[in-house]
Amino acid sequence: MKSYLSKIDRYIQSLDQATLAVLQSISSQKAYKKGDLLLRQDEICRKSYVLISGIARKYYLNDGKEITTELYFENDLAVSFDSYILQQPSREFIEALTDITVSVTFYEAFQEAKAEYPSLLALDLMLAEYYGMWVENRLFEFHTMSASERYLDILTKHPHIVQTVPLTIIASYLGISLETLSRIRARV
Amino acid sequence: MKSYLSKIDRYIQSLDQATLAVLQSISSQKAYKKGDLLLRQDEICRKSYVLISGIARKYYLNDGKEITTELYFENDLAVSFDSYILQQPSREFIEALTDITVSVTFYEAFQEAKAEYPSLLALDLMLAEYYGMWVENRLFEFHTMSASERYLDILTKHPHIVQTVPLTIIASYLGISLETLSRIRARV
DNA sequence: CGTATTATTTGACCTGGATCAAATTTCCTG
DNA sequence: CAGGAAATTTGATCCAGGTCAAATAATACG
Repeated sequence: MKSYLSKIDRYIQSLDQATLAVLQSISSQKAYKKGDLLLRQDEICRKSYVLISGIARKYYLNDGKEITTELYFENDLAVSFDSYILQQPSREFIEALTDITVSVTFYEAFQEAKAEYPSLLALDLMLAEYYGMWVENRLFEFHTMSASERYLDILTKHPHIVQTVPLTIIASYLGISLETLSRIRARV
Repeated sequence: MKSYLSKIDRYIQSLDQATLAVLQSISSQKAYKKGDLLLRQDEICRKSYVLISGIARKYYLNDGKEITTELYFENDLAVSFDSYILQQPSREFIEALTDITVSVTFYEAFQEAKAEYPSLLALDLMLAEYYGMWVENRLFEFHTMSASERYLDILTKHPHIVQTVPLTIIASYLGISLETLSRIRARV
């Protein structure tokens, strides 16, 4: 599945100049400060963000508690999937966890570009497929791995995460309480 | 999200004759008996199935236990998502829970058709997006609803399910043990 | 620097759902 | 229709992880 990301990369590289130029023309760079919200609950997700630097997350509120659904690092694509696709209010927030810079692309502009360039349609398909596989895999991990296995797993994938992201957020991403995470860390 | 299914339907209706004819030409109808496997673990998912009648499911084995990941009813599209996309061995099985008839489309043929007809590429995108939203929502439900809430939810969506699908399978779909499901049913 | 605030750990206790085992009920199939 | 197999229920017990509360540790900032 990791391999699919490189396939997407290679595909982007292989696009002809005209298409790349269009992509360029509908994207712009922007900076956010730590704590800034790129998307709020109930807002419609009209933009997609590619992280150029820094860390961000997506989360929602479940009776007052924040549940982190995704962590974003360099090169990751950040959107509220269903809000973006259905262009309906989002249940999720997107928040900068550090100062970040992103490349922003408007939904409308990308829709128009896809209509004109089938190769961008194919790109969008790959991105949607990748996200689908990613979520499917996350669900799989919740069903087959214990809390501490999930913690160790994220540690191997992002060893630096513990230094940069508060444990509260990591715990909510792992689907466990802060206290349980703390005890897991004490054991390991 | 339900609305997206009708959008997909309408989109298919709106395709021109030539495109529909291509779709027709690469699909064929087939019947399976209750208990038949349409896809086995470790096989590559080279076909997609649309259920015309009957019920089917997708599941995987986790230390000997069957975990049902999806139930298919009329008009549902059945594939092992990652196996189909990456054309790599599947961790999931697809099984007919009753006698079924399906419309089968080969991966290769559909790939070729997409290359020729961008409108099919757009269709594939919608299907992938729908699946992504569906999985995302399933994950959301696991995080926010209790076992009995999930049971009541499936009852409202598929009231007939309890008569047709063994409780063992429903339990594994809900992510709980058969005994817990039985107790939930006793309470309600 | 010291102190206030926020993050993390530790302790005591609780609970939803799992597991193991046995009893019933339902459903085939000859 | 009987008898055995499969499905479902019921009972007893256990455990991962939650909750609530208090103690420490780490940071930030005047």
